[in-house]
Amino acid sequence: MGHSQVEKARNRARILKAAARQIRDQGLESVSVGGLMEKVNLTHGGFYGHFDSRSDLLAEALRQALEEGEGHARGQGSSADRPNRFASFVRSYLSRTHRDSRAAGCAISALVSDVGRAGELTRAVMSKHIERFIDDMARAFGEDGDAKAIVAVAAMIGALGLSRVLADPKRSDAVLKAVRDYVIAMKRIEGI
Amino acid sequence: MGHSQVEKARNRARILKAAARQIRDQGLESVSVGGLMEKVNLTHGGFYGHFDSRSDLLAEALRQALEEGEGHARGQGSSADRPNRFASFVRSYLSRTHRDSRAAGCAISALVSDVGRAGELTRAVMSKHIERFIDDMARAFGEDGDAKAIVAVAAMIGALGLSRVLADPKRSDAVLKAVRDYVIAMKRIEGI
DNA sequence: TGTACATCAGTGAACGCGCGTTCACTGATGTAC
DNA sequence: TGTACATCAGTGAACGCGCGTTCACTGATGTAC
Repeated sequence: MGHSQVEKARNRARILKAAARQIRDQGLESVSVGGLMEKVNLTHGGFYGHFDSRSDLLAEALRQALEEGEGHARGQGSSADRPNRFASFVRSYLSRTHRDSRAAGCAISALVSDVGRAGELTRAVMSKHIERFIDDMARAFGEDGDAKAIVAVAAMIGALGLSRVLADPKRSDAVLKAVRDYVIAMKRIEGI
Repeated sequence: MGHSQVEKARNRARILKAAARQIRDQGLESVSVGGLMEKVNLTHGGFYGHFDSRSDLLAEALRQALEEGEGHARGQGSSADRPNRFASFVRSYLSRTHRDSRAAGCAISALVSDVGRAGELTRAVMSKHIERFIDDMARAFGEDGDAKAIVAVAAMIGALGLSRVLADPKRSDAVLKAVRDYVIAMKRIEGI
């Protein structure tokens, strides 16, 4: 059990990563200092050597979750070849895998409702990522793509959220498929 | 200060209504027994004469919130004349007013993320309302309307959620407007 | 219609519990010589 | 390179607080005669 500065940085990263996973999986309010520290095999007292307070941790964890989620989404898309990048990203975003792995997925869809009722600072953090999401989509849609991109992003985030609520697996799958097909078609077809 | 049976029923309704408002405004976990009873000018002890437990109350409050939210949405639509019912409903759902009055608005959009991570029973309650929402839209779209309705509902719920997060009011308005225009156009235009 | 009594809606003190936060301590780390 | 000491990451007991829940109580309600 080392106590070096290197180890401290590593521990901070582990705490943050665990928190980022948990807020996506169970919501912002689900995180308790004691529970979180236990999860990374440390005692609760040590927490305040890394963060000023629980709410400070939550702010940083949200940032981390949003970045991880974005990386996840981008990573899937960029590994595919150029022409299919858009379609493969949409397919991956609206996949059953993504729906079923909230903890590792897009933090926007996992936390829209929660952040929507949070303070302005918290909302600003997520806003940046929403804008980036829309910009990426707009670029794929080509000129005059902003309005279409907004619709596509809203539909994708809404679909993922709904698919996680729907109790009937078939209906849940159907929602993912309908929006997947539609958004991919939105790019191919020019009119509206 | 009466204690009649009639008064009891009225008090139960008041507690439930206050809870339904609060969960939409601040989330399921925000409700505390003491705080809620204080809001309706009763003491916390009396709570257990109306509900078995806090979690029992939450289940009923979610049901109530979903029904109220639906009524709100339908009420707006049906007051308009027939041919414009669809467009006026969409306009009302994606209005700044609806965005800014979470406590009285659609419970699906206010609580998707929260319910998405809840147990199967809770999810089933909201699922019923999602299906009804989709069915209503599908009817408006005419034959083969199901897939289109799914896309429209996902986009509407996503848009409302995003508009509540976006810190820049102009961008928030723009998201509402883009999806509003698009969904209304989806009905007029036949091809996809 | 009027009285006597059982019922029961709401009160407020009390409970155990988990939480966020503080702090004196410990022992490994890393620096000064 | 080796020793002596200051630093500081992590420990775990302790704190005050708010929470959900229980319960003995009270006084108005509503029923039986």
